[in-house]
Amino acid sequence: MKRNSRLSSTLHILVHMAEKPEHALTSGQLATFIHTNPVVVRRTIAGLRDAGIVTSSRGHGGGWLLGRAPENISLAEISAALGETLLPFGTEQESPGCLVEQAVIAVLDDFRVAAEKLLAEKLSRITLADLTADFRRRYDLIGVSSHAV
Amino acid sequence: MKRNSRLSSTLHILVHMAEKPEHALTSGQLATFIHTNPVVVRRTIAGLRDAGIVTSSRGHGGGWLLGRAPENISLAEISAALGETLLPFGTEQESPGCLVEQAVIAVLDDFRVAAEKLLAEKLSRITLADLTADFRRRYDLIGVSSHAV
DNA sequence: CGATATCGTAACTAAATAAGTTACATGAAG
DNA sequence: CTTCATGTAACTTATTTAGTTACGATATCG
Repeated sequence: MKRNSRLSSTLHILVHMAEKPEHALTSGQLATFIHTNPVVVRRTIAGLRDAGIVTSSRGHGGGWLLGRAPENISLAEISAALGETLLPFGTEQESPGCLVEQAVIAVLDDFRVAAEKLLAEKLSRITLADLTADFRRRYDLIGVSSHAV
Repeated sequence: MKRNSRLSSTLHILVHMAEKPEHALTSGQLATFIHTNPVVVRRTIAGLRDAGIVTSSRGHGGGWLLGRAPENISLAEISAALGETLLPFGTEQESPGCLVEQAVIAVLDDFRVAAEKLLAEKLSRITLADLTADFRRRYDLIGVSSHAV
């Protein structure tokens, strides 16, 4: 699992889970999907559990399940549950009292707030169901083409 | 200079430069504004020079000047010249051949491209002149209030 | 011309961050 | 009561970026 790919890795995991509803997947299984190890998976998606996006159960036969239907899980929620920041730049004060810095931060922060709202809106319109649909489209396409060949 | 504050630090520097047109500022002077050292400044704003946003000259009396009027320098250009990414998440393939991953990346990348375009448009409408205007407003306000007191 | 000031850049060091790993306690199922 | 899972803390490793040192190139001044 590369740096800065927590969102895509998590989505990868969630699509696999959506493809096997009712069938709990262990962190070990999830880990192999994204080429990492179980502890990293548990740590990464712990926030999703707190947000009700997934559930986990211990012991024999335990593992991870989606907490609700893929149609009701938006990328905005997932991103937020991961604790990801949509915008990468900081707007913290470093020279208290410098009016130039205050002006810079004020303008930049206005932009940041507006931009984050905008992005969150866009992301809230994409659901896990959209991802699984896209996957199925690709899957069917491969099926057809290999049949043709 | 903190991590992830390259954009705000650079804007800070540029506003100071805009306040002293015709008067070249050395990397040492710029460095004190953002509490770092001259080499970091030179390295950070090297891209701005390549983009024509600033000019530099060597030797006695040398230093840095704005390359054009603040009205014609947008935050979009500055951000791009710094090599900053507007969105922090990666969409690189890690498991070639995995259809789930391909679907995830396809959807995420569509979002990323659209979002980056949107943010770039927003940033292109904010110019360095807007920042200096905001600074002057704050400056005048302080002047008035200290006069009143 | 020589002294001084400044950028340009390479090479190294230090600090911060995030992933990967190990270890073990907790809890559930057979 | 053994086995299989998660939960989590603690540690190690890898990567990135800022900071630093050093020095060459260049421009100005006297």
